[in-house]
Amino acid sequence: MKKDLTQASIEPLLDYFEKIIPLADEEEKLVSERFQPRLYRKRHYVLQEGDVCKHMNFVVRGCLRMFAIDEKGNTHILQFAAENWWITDIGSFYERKNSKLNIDALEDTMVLQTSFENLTALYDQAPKFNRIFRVLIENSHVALQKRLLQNISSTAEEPYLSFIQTYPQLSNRIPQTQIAAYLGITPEFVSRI
Amino acid sequence: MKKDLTQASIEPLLDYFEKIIPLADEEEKLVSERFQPRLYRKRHYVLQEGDVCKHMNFVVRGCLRMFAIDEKGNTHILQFAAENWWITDIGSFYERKNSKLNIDALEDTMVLQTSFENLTALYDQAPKFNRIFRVLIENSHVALQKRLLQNISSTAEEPYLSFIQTYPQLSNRIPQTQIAAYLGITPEFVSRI
DNA sequence: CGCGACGTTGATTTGCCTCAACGATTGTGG
DNA sequence: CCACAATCGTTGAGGCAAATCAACGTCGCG
Repeated sequence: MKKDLTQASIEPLLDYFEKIIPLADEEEKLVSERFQPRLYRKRHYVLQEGDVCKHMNFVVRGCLRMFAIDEKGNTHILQFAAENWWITDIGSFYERKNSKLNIDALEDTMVLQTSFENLTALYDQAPKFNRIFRVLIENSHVALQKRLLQNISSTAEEPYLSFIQTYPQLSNRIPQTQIAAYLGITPEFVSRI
Repeated sequence: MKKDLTQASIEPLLDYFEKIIPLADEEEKLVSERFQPRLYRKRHYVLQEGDVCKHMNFVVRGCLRMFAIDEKGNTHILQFAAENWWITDIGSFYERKNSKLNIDALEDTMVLQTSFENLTALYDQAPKFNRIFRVLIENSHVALQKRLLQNISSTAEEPYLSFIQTYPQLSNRIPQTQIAAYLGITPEFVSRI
C-alpha cells in the first residue's frame, strides 16, 4: 500500500527556512506564493537532458537523483536528494541553457518547487533570500569539495564507507547499483566490500 | 629579472565586477575600502591547515593553489587560481572554523583580499554584492560538478586532455607534477600521455 | 507465473601505481 | 662563477586494485 502523498503543504519548507533564519509573516506569505507542491511518481523525470531546467526543487518526501549519461551509456550520479534537500541543475536553471543532466524519481516524491521567474521575484521582494540561497549553495559547494577529495584519494573502499556513514538513512533506501553510480565504481565491486 | 609586483591597485577588481554588473561610484568606493592588496612570494602560504581562513582572495597577478594532504602524505589540489580568479576555503572563511586545507603561491602573486568582517560589512552596505557573490559561487559550483563528472568517468586520459583544453594558459605555466596532483593521478602517468 | 531489477561470486584482464634509474634544468650558496 | 642540490620530466619493469565478462539465485511486480 502506498503512502498518502496527496496531502501537500508549504509547512516543511517554512520550517526549513526558520531553522536557518527567522522569517517575518510577510516573508512566509511570499514563500507560499512562490513555491508550488508537485508529486513525481517513481521513475518519472523531473528534468530531461536537452531541456532547460525549469524548477528549483525542495524535497518534502521521497528521493530524487541527478545524473549524467556518458558516451558509453554509463550513468553517473551527481547528487541524491531526499527529505529537506534541494535539487536542480543550477547552471541550466539560472542561465536558462539546455541541460546535460537528468533528474528523476527513485521513489514517489513530493517536492515544493519554484520557477526562475518566481525565485527572482522572491529575491526582489525579500532580498534576505539572496543571502539564504547563497549560504545554501556555499554549503553544498563545501560538500562537493569534500566528495571530490575522497574521490581523488586512492582506494575505492574509503569513499564507499564514508558515504554509508555520512548518509546512513540514504544507503538503506537506495539500491547498491545507484550508490555505485554515485561513487563511480562498479556494482560488482560494491558487493565485494 | 622579476616583474614589478610592487604596484597595486584596486582597478582589476573593479573591472571584474563591472563585467558582471555595473557599479555606482559609491559602490566602487566601498569595494576599494573593503579590499586590500597583498603580495605573496613563491612558495609562501596564504592559508595553513589548522588555521581559520581569514581572507577571500582575488588574484590580480600570479597563481595560487588550494590543496589537502592525506594521511599518506600525498598532495591533492582542489583548485588553482590565476589572474581574475577567486580562492578561499569557503567553509572555513564563513564559519570561522579551522581549515583542513592549504593555500600557497606557485608564483609570486598579487591578490586583493578581504576579511570576513569587511565582506559582511560590504554585504550590509551594498546588498547587491550578496547577489554578485551568489552568482560567483554558483558558477564555481557548476565547474566543480563538471570536474567531478570527468573524474568519475573511466579513463584518466580524458580528464587530463580536458584540463589542458579548458585551461591552456594554466597548463603552460604549471609543472606537470601539479597538474597530476590536481587530477589525482601520478606524475609518471601524466608523462606517458 | 514469468520477466526484469538486484545482489553475489568467480575467472580473467587491464589501467594505473610503485619503485627505480637517468638526463635536463634551475637555482643557490661557497 | 662554478659546484652541487633540488626539482622536473621521461622511461622501464613489475605488481595490484578495480573493471570486465559471465553465470546464477533471489525478490518484487505486472
